[in-house]
Amino acid sequence: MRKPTLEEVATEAGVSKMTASRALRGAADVSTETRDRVVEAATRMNYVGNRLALSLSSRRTNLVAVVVPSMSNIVFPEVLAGISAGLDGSGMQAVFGISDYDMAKEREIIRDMLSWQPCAIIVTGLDQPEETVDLLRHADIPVIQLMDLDGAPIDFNVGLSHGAAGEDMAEALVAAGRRRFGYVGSALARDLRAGKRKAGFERALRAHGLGFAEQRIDDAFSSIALGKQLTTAMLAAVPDIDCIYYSNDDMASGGLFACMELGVVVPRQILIAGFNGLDLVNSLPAPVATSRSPRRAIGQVAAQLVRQAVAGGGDAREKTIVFKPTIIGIDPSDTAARTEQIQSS
Amino acid sequence: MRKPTLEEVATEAGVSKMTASRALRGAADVSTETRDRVVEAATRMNYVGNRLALSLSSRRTNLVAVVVPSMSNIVFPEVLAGISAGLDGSGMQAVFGISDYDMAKEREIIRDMLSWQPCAIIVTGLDQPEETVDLLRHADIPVIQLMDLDGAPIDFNVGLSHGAAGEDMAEALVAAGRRRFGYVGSALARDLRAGKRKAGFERALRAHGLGFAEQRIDDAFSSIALGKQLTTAMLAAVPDIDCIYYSNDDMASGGLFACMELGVVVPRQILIAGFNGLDLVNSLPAPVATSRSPRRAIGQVAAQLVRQAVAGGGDAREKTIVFKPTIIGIDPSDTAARTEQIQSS
DNA sequence: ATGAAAGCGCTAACAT
DNA sequence: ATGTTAGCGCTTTCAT
Repeated sequence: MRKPTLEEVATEAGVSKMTASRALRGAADVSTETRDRVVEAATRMNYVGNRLALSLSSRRTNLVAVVVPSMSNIVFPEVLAGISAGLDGSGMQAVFGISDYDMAKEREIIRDMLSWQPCAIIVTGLDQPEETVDLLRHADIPVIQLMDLDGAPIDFNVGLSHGAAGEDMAEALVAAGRRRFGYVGSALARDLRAGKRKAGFERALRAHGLGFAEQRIDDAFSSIALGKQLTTAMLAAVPDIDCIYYSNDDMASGGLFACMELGVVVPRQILIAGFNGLDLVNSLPAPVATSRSPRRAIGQVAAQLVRQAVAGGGDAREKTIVFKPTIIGIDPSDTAARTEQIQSS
Repeated sequence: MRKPTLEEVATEAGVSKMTASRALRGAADVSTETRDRVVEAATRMNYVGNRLALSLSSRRTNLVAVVVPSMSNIVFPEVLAGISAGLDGSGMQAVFGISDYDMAKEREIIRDMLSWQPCAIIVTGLDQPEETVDLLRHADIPVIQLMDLDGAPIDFNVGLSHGAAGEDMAEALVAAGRRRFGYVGSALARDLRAGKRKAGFERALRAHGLGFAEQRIDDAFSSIALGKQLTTAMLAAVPDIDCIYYSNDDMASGGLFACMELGVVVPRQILIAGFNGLDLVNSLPAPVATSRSPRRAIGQVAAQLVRQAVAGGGDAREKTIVFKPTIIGIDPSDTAARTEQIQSS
């Protein structure tokens, strides 16, 4: 005696399948008495509707496919939480896939998810290979590309310019008096947005006649431990730099911990700059510069776009939502203090 | 011209629906020539199969429902990553829901997910209310409860005893010479596993004739910032404690940062103990004690159980998989150094 | 090796 | 307010 169908519930309540369907969906034109009888039967029989049949029949699904590259730092989980919260109450359900920053895997995940006939799909970044773009285009549903704005979107686009974020950070650091820069990063071949930030940062440095005095880039994925390790190595090789730009806040936090162990004073001797604006950075025992990216908000806005698009709100709305990260954690007077000290010594 | 169906692909290839179906699934008894023709047509038409129809017809789904309480620290994302990795290559697809530590919301999410007829469901914890347990029981699919072992499982159970984890940590800290304990935690009413750790810790302390000299518990969810704030307040009120147990590593890390700002030497003056064994803790500029919980492994083992259960591997296998966290970051000599210093002062 | 018929559990559209 | 018919797109089963 398992998995009662709508028909069985209907029979139990002494009505037709159709009436039972209406009653359970709370349709208007069902007598209160009938509805009560159906609902009672359904409850008693532990009836759970079958969405496969529902969606196949009605040609509507409440599934929103979401593909993110990673779950190994807090960034994408926060985006997912934003999406999930933004979808709350809409009756829609997010389905998540993790691509591990692998374009081929991403394509397979997308193909797989599309077979569930989602009503919208949310993917990370703008740099999918042509084949994947084809897949998305032919799906004939709203496509939302998250996080990045530097490229040509397929449909909707919510995020920020990582190139500009890199430039802005470089400008702010130069304005704060820093001149000898190092770069510590990882997995740039896969994390394209980190690469765009670095490129933007270098562009801005060049405009000031500057550049990276030293770089340490590893193939492994970013982590606090890796940031610490690479920073320790860099400081041994080039002790006279006054600022290090990191691929993200995890790496930067590791960098701070390396400095603390080596007795390097942050930010007086070396200013540490990351990207993301993690909770962690705000509590660190020394100021670390970072660009606050509104990860949760990006997810929520994406969910909002999905809701509007699915509700058929026409094409009048904005296709691209631009967020601009704010830079925090830079105090020019730290550099001033440093300069004075050097001059007096 | 959108969304071609199998029938259209078949017509295009000049065969019947059924042959096309077989060809695309790579069935044995289709001539190579026919298969090639069908596959070519499908590719050209951008055919994507409809899993709703497939699953409805075959009465099999590849969906695994997963409900976690939170995405606001790295713990559950790592579990999800483990599940996702463990499912890789099985053809199964995880569907995630976030309950925000809200039992009523969890029940609604589960109900919703069950309507997709998943082939298994993975939930967090053992303390679901009876109504939710009913729902899960009647779903007639493997139910896997994660993370916690302290309670009565519905079916499969993968995790660790949080009560024992708390006890073990207390024993280790007492053995290391600590005597005046503080507790800093948050959201204990919702995060039941943190509550179980605290209860276990207190049990062990009592067995030694000890207890918490001071507690700071907030309703907000755990974060580094909150750990820092509560610790600062606690140290102002009770400067003479020698150890603080935290609800988790995020809180503990914040506690360390508070100590560093106040000039309290960790672990000589105060030993800080958390729970989880986050990457963060291993890189911190001072030793922090913690219990390493194998989050990713728990997810992977859960996925493994799902695969076995769905493959119908009989009932011979283990229903409960026990993990035992290992404690790291405690060095008794730190306490010895501290004691000497106090005696000599 | 291929095809035809039946049906998965539900809803849309049209009765009554 | 309720029932009837048809069909969503696929697989299963049984023919051939």
